[in-house]
Amino acid sequence: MSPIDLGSELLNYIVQQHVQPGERLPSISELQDETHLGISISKVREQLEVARALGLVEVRSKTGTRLKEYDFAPAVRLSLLFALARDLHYFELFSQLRNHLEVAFWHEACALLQEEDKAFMRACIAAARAKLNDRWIRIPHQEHRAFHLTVFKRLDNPFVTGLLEAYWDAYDAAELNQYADYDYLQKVWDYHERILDAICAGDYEQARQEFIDHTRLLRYQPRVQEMQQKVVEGS
Amino acid sequence: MSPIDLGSELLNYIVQQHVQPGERLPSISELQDETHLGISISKVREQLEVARALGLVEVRSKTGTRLKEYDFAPAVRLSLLFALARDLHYFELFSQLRNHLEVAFWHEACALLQEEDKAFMRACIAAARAKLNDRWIRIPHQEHRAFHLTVFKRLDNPFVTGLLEAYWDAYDAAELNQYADYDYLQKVWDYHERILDAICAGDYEQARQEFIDHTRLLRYQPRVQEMQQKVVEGS
DNA sequence: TTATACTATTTATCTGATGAATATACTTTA
DNA sequence: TAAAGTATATTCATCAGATAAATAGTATAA
Repeated sequence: MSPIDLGSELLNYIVQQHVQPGERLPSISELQDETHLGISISKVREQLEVARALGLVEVRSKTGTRLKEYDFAPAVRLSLLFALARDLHYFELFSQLRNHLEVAFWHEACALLQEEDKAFMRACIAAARAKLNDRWIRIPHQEHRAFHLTVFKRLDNPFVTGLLEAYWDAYDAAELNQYADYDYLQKVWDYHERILDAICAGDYEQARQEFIDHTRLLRYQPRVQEMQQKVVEGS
Repeated sequence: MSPIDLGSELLNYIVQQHVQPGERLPSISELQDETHLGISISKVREQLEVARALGLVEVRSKTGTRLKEYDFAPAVRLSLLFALARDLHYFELFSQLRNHLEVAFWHEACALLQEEDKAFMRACIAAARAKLNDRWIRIPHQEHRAFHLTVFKRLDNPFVTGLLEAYWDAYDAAELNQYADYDYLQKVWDYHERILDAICAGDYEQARQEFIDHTRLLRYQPRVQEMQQKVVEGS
């Protein structure tokens, strides 16, 4: 018996039965049964929907429900996106969290980086510059996201990773990148090149300083206000 | 029209209708109606359950559903508790996040503290010491939680606060405090006294160092292993 | 005025039915 | 024989309706 009550028959069942990631849960009609959860189908579906929204399980027709590998990001993303959808000013607050988080874990994360990671980050920069010089291709958002997430990948900490992933998802969903212009993006990727160079030289503190300077480039406030304007006009 | 799709008719409705915290949502049967969500009662209830699990709404008989003030903690807590219920080693990882987070925001947070906050923290220490000297009263967990949360209260950042609150909730739910002994707790509160003294003296860096030292006191690993033992034996 | 009982509204839970998706087994065909 | 298409049974997806439980507000009585 687990000492932690999750307030959900389904989640408690998963824990107590030691269901492993990838494993299949009983079908809904089986779960409903007295021998499993002992609650109605409606209740099972409500709890399944919560588990699905939190990214804990994947539910598909025929195959049934499968327990996923633990991921912190979906829960963060959903709560954060709701906040952002109601008021974009929350992005500024989450950005502060993100910036402080990256700065705090910086040295630890850099020390764990492998050669292949650095090569990948170098490739991100190259791909981003290529996109920048082709005016028909959209902003190199994926490269930006991949570059930063790679820095902290080796920490192997799902909570850190989850928060950072949710940040980029939110950045994407709120379409905050559509305001970036060419000059701004050029500066951004100059910074990234200096960050990576410093990391490769083993000067993590220099890299961190470049990162801090680079975050100062981001000026969400005017964009947020502009976005709010658009929302008001559109409704 | 909000540019952010939350993948839920209910959540999108709340955003688009600009429902304010404290306001009441239509009853379930009304929401079901074509003029509102246009989905069945079961579907409405599934989405309500998700919103409730995330702490976004409060749903009660007769009163109906009320939108709550935004709170990041419930989403974090639920995901974290599920992880912990399955494997206590996740606590160590979340602890790292918490420690780095507090260190990163330390100066900023301390600079915002008011006199009443410091007085409250002083009272926490006194209350904790009183409990420590009365062997019949349980471990001063509430005081410990209140002390740390107060430091970051004035940041007024729901994401920072939410993560820290979830940390303490998880600490509580996993009953990790039951392993603390008298000597350990004495040392802990000596640290807290030095932290507060340094803050009051305006030496935030000294306070931060005391905090960092104080986190080194915590040794979850043996307790976590012991806890896992108990779980295995109990099942 | 205050305490109690009643009533209407709303959520809570369950049951059953139908439609949609899909993995598996089977059949057909080159 | 092997590949492609088909059939079917299982499972999820969604809906509708019924009954029970909770409760805010109203009416009633001491």
